[in-house]
Amino acid sequence: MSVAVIKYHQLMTRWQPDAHGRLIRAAMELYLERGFGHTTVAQIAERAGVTERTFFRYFADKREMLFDGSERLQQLMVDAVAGSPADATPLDSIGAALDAVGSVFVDLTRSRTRQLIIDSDDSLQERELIKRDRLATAITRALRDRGVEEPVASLAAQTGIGVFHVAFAGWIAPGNTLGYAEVARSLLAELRTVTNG
Amino acid sequence: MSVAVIKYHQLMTRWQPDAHGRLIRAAMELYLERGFGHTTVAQIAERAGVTERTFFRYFADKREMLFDGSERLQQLMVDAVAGSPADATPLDSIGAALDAVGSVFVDLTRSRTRQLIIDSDDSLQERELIKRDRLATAITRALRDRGVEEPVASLAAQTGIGVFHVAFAGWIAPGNTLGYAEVARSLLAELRTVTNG
DNA sequence: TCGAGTGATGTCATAGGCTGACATAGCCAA
DNA sequence: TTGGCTATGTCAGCCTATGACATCACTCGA
Repeated sequence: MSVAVIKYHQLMTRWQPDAHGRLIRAAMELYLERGFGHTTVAQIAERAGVTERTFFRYFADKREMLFDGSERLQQLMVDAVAGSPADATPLDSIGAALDAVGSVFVDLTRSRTRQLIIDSDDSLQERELIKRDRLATAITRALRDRGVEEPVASLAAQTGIGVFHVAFAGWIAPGNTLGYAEVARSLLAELRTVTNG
Repeated sequence: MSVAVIKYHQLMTRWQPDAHGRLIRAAMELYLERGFGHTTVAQIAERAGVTERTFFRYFADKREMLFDGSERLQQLMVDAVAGSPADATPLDSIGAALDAVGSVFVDLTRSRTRQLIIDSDDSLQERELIKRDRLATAITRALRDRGVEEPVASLAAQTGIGVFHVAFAGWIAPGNTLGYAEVARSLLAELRTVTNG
């Protein structure tokens, strides 16, 4: 697209708006078309209509763009723990956190597509895992702020993130018809059974 | 060191032996001297007396060399699960796996040093996490091979790895005087308390 | 209305991680 | 001796990532 056309559309605005969104869309398309590993940042930037340098102004690296909503997810869970009743047990608080993210996991197709990409590349899995770990750390802190002592706080948080993960996997699994919240709740109940065995 | 000297030491053998070991030692030294992020592969290779290309023949990437024993660890845990009594509960099998790695975690100073390096760099933490995740997957499979159904197998494995991690952290924590196995056992007991609360 | 900022982007240069293709030279077995 | 095998070297090159500096539409106060 020529500069003239861009200016026409944008009414003399210097750049097209929403470079961030264009980059994410371009990347998703390319990752699906040719795979994450065979997509270069240059290609993403070109399709989004910006330079490579601009890409790195929006995202710390090539992987990070697939984890755009992770701060929000973390905040939701931390707030849920912080806001759970004063007499809630650690595991009750975890349950509240699991419930809280129900609003994020709604678009099943989108979640499946995204996971398909992540599962196709080791370095993306690494990134996903560190996000999960940071989540666990944040929840640990939230529990401690409520007065839960170590090592119970860590143990509960780690366990909670484990359930979170298994629940997510169950939700996007082919054939599943339940909502995320239902899967999570049933797994939390299952956990109690397992550890009491 | 000149080619002549090398040949002298090696009695006309073309290369010095144990390039693998030399690379690991060189890397550890440099990581401690100037930090992981400020060490280049070229520097490691030079100190080990090989070329950069040779480095990448021994290690998939710059991070991987810090996780050299991970296959062995995984094998120990999988074997322990597989070898646990037929009537053991999933959590009993997990306990057996935790016990089994006691022999690996003996040199406290070495473990602390290594962890210091890993904790100093995000990309190393990512690598550590994916190792842990592969461990969880392997244990899940081992449990299923014993007839444990999903989602119990996944749940037990995830939980077990969570305990494994917290136990390791507790073991290397400053001031701790217990052995790894003791820490792990006490945490497993603690877990039962937490999830029964 | 003009001129000084401001902010998003571009341009350029470069370090460093990683890979493929091919060359080399001791070793060993036939 | 010969020929294959193996560990390593050499070289060329792509891609990710970052720093330094330039550009230009926009904004706001004098």
